[in-house]
Amino acid sequence: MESNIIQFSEFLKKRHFTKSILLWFKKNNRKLIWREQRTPYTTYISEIMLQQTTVGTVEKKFPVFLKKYPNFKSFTKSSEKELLTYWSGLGYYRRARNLWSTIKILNTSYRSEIPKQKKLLLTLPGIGVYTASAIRAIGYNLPDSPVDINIQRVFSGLYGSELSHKQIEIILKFIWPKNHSRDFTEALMDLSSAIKKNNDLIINGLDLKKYLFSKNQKKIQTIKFKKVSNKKIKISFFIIRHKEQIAFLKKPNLSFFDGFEHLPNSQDEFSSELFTTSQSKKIKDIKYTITNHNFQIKVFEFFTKSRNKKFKWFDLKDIASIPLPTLYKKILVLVP
DNA sequence: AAAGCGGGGTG
DNA sequence: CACCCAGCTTT
Repeated sequence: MESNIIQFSEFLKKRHFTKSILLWFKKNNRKLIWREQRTPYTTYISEIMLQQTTVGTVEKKFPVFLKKYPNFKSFTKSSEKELLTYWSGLGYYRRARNLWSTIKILNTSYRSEIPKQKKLLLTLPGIGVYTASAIRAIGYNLPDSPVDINIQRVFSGLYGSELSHKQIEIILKFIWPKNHSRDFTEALMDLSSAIKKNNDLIINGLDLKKYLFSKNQKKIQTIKFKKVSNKKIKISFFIIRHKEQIAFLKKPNLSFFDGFEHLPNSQDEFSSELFTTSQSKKIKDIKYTITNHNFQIKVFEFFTKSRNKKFKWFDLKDIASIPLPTLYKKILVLVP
């Protein structure tokens, strides 16, 4: 089995795969905003944002984020809550909370720098095998070879059937340009992106499309395809208004959107009490899906005469500056 | 409705 | 290895 992998690696070497891809990359690299000022810091931020998140989404959020947080030290003037307002819309909010923890560690114990050593990187919250390698290869241009789903697809395609993470590491060790880790990593990412877009892609006589789609096409395209049934959750959210203020929960009861302010909802004790003591009207039904969960949501609006102290009250005009996930923003848009 | 996105963490 | 975690955009 592994002898095939060695043979394949030698084939790539004979075809000058590495050099060809680097040359192709020089002309065809994507002009991505986080590549403009490549530092270990910008690499770290962009790699965390790009975890399970599309390039297009990150392109919108990254510049605003970097203006607010231009370096590790800039976080000392901020708070986890404020960080979440800048992360809002990116999803997987655990990443933001891990980022806060990690940067706190870096500012107190690492002189506001991110370490180069893989062992140290792996101790930091939110940094796993891929991100640690990416920070080393892209941020520091050190000889390391991150393997993400794109790189896995490129080499599985070239090989003709799905390769394991370990097998790809063997291949990469064979062909890796030790002094050009940053370029080569980015080149492989861009290659994957180009393969999806272009009808033909011939690099130094190597017809990548032909290799990628001639054999076992279906198998390669379904790498990492997981079927998981969605859980249905019925829930109501309450917009409770008093004059120009809106009620939020003091103690969140939802396991989602950790760290954000939460709208009162039907999973709370007070729910039935609310309906008997106040006038309400249903203003909308919303279907909302996140990974493995389907929410069937009813939104109710209440106007109360008193400001119940069970809640935290925010002025309507301040809504934009408090940390809210996209769902709550969608709900609050309904407030005139 | 479903797919897909430059994974992390735990055992 | 397997399994769980848990947002948004685009198709």
